Amino acid sequence: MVTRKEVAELAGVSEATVSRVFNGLGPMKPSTKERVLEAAKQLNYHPNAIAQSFARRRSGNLGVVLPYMPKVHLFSAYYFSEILSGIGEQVREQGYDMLLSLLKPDESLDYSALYRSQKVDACVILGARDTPEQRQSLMKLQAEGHPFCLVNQRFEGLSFREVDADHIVGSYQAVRHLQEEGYQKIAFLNGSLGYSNSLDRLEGYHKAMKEAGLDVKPELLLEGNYSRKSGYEAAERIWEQREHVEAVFAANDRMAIGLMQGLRERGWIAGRDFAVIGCDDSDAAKLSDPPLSSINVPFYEMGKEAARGVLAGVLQGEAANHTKVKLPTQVVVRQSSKRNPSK
Amino acid sequence: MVTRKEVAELAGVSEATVSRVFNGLGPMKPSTKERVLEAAKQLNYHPNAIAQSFARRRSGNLGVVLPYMPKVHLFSAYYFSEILSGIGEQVREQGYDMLLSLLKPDESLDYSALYRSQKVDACVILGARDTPEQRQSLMKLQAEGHPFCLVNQRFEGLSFREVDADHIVGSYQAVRHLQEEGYQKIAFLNGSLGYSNSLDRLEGYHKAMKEAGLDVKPELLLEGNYSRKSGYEAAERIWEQREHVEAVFAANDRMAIGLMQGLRERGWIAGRDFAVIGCDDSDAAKLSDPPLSSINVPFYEMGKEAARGVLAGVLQGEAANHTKVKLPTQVVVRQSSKRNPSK
DNA sequence: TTGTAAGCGTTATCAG
DNA sequence: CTGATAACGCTTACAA
Repeated sequence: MVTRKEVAELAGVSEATVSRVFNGLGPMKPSTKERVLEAAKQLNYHPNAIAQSFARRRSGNLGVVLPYMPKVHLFSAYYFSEILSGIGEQVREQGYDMLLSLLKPDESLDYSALYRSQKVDACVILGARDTPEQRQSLMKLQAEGHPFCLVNQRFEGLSFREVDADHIVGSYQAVRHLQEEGYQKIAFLNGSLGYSNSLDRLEGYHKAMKEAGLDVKPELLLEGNYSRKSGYEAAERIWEQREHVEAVFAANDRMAIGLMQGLRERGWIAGRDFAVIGCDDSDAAKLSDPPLSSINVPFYEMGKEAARGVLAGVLQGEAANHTKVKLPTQVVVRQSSKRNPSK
Repeated sequence: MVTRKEVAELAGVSEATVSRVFNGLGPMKPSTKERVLEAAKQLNYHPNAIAQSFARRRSGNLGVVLPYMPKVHLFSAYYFSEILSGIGEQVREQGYDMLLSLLKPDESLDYSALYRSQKVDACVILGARDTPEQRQSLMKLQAEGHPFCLVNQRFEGLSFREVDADHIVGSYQAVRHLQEEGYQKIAFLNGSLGYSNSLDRLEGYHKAMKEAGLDVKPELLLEGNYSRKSGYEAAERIWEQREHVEAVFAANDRMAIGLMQGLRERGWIAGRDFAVIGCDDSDAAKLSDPPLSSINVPFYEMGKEAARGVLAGVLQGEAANHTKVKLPTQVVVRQSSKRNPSK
């Protein structure tokens, strides 16, 4: 590998000058600069990133933390690829790289370990959940002064840097949409309350129902675990009280689709016999039959914003910053939530 | 940050000894080792990975290259997450990290750039396509002696390290399955021939048809681009010659699902009026209606094997290695390919 | 079995 | 504007 030294020799300058040229530092004679650049080109010199990291005492890496859950697929892979793309785009703009870290499920969740070896300067944490363990881990991170940004998860009572979609408004929109289509008996199939999203969605649901002067009967509140299967199983419970349900808002698309499948087996077709709207606007929403109405969540932008914020923090050497960003959602209407024909 | 020096002082040994302890090198008195470990623990010392990389002249990073195609979703996100998980598992075992690199579509595809800064020791390249540009780029990589492994893509006439699924056998199995279910008029909806997979699948299709003594009429060969939309559009062409088609093998699940949607609009239901089998056994196959039969491709294992092989190469400092690995596929039967009732 | 010391390729500070 | 030079934290001969 060709080093700075060789470039300096060829250009007839000191090594320091070569560095200055490559880092755009200090005033310098254009002719010198040119000579250096010329020599570098001729030798095909490229600075060694590892040596730079070493000298700068910054890795130039943004850690991206994903809970690794084989087969469980908490994320629609849609989420996954959009958010990574967003982070990737931003990181590139800032001259950083992404170091992917897949957490093993059994692993005692010690986020600090990621920073210990100093291979990342900051992290974006995806798919966190509100458990005592994780709270502890995150508080430790913060106490140690390690910059990080949570995506899609708040921790009630704790304040971290975070980027989220506005799930309260999103749910509100979803339920309003169903109401506007003429439905009143609206059930809510939520996901685990370990995710702050779920709480937010519940709040949005309540708000919309209340504003419309509609009762929220406890029987209308179901809980799944964000899997298709749990949606499928919820179909049975919905079916039992079919007199009292005209429409369902599901907290993600996978459950919505499972629900449609379950009800279809009983002869109820979404968009004909009842309405469904999901959440995430994932690929599957377009693939399902009938196509699923959903709440679009700007995952790409969320990833990008998370990376932008936390890297800006690093580069400014800020002590601690608890910036919170909430991005807007949008209703996407497809066939599954068509107007109630009986109204 | 606490450094080796401090540990050495506290333990009353030289810095070299501390390194030896942490690298498990050379014979050493157990008592010394213990003292060092004790000191390290007390100070909460952890070796600085960047400094290690610097001194070892190895980054400890495996680059993972993904063509970034917003919205196009070449990959089922299923593919994406499985394969990354496989790579992730393997790098962890070898003490490596994954550096994710999302290639922009417009970007002149220069793989060498990834190695130039020496931030990766090797790469796993996903989603490559057979274009003159990419051929050139890969040949350059090889000429420069940079280790890499292609996943899911061969280049006819060129020999690289590669891991693939056995798509020839996979397709053969798919078509055989349809035949065993009693179908004879079997169309093939392939993807772009820029992917070697597509060629392989075509070969498997031909083989199965030929062995069964069935003609392959050109009209039975359709080409999409692996998107749901292209499957949907293919439905029209299938419909036009519905007299001559009883079953369809689609080169991925997305197209298969699009096809089912398109034909459903014309009153043809998969698993009743015709049969479909897809390929990938992605999430969507389970979510579709009816559930889609498919060819399971061991993405996780492919990722793992690719990482294993290429890292083994790096660690042994091998000059060049063109190992080829082919992993087996499996038919997964669901409703969409049910037996032809008229037989 | 352990210590000494020469790198590794930069950045960054301080003179000049 | 440019050149010396001291870090940076570790690995790895080589010596003892």
